[in-house]
Amino acid sequence: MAVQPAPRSAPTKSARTRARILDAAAAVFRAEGYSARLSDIAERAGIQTGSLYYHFSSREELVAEILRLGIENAWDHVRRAVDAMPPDAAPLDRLAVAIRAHTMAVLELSDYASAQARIVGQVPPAVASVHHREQRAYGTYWNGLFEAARDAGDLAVDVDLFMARMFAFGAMNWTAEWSATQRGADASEIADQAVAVLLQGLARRS
Amino acid sequence: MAVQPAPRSAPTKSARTRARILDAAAAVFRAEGYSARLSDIAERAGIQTGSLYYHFSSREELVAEILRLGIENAWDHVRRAVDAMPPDAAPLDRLAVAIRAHTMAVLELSDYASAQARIVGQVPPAVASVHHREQRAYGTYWNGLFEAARDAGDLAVDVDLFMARMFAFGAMNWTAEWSATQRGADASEIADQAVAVLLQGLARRS
DNA sequence: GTCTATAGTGCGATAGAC
DNA sequence: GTCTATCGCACTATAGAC
Repeated sequence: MAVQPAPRSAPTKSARTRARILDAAAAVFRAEGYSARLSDIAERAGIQTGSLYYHFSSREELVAEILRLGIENAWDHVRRAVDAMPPDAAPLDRLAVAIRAHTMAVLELSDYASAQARIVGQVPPAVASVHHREQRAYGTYWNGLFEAARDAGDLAVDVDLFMARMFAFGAMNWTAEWSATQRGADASEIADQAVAVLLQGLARRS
Repeated sequence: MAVQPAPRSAPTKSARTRARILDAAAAVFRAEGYSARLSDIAERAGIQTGSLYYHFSSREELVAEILRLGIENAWDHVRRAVDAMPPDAAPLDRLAVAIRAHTMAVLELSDYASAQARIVGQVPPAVASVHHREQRAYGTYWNGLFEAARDAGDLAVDVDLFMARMFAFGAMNWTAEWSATQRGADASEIADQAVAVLLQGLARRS
């Protein structure tokens, strides 16, 4: 309790370099995928490759931290958006806002969320299994959104909530791969379409 | 012209080994992702690592062939399923069958389709750019299915067909990642849910 | 065609000066 | 804390025997 945040006015030099490395790693992993080289990350952070090891003991530790921050970052964006809704908002509307917020986070609000979405399927098993716990926490949060909508009678009755969540994450996270090459596709529009397709489906409502 | 297919009755030894290598590579890439080692592939194919180079000039060439066959394999499955429908089947039903078939291919009908879905986002740019052409052909086929459904008035009017296709591929291909760890999730059931979520959406129809 | 042996190389990681 | 220098390894790729 009453833990003080690190004083913003005087972050140590170490903390600042560490932050630069993480920012660089997020940007590079986002662009290059998991196979990105540490030398590229170091260069972008403005240090030598060997100096990374003062801050992280291994490549895997750096990757793990990026994954963790990616979830945290997306989660923050989503929670903030959902919490900003009026208390009496319909659960289905909350779900729509969450889908929109997560997609926006993946697309442009955060290199961390993008990098996480892009490399989460590529990391070695040891890193993945630790990361699964963090994912599960975020997944539980989403499950709450789904359950609330279902309990309000807003969801189709035959939908399996776990699978639905996985389809949603697949669709949302895959945008990190194709949106870059798709000229003229603006993030906000993509997010709106994600909401429409996932909630309303492709078929015309009669 | 008049090129003969290799006689099925007497495939050369070379052709048989090549096929074994490809089968092994598909299985290993599916399980390990792009970072799988050539030595693992060789071992599974029952040869020494160096012997791979009699059949493929580089790792990239092998990867490229797996990607190509992955598309071909999924496409075959999908086309076969769609073509088996009665000529007067509704375009929306064709789309449903295609979604089901592609998902089944990714999940269990083919290591090639699974491997393609898993590693396509991880390959080096040179391989990716060649592969994009093959993907585009398959994408064009899918676009035809979408357009037919739209022209029949079966799709929601505000749906962007390109984005819809990308969301669908994201949701379907991502099943390759999570279905393995999901005990009790049978492929057929997952495919059915994919159809339901993508076409009907999560929200209850009023 | 496949094997054994090895060359080549890129990169993660460590050591020690400053 | 960061740099320079370098080690060591793992893996791709090649050479030549069989």
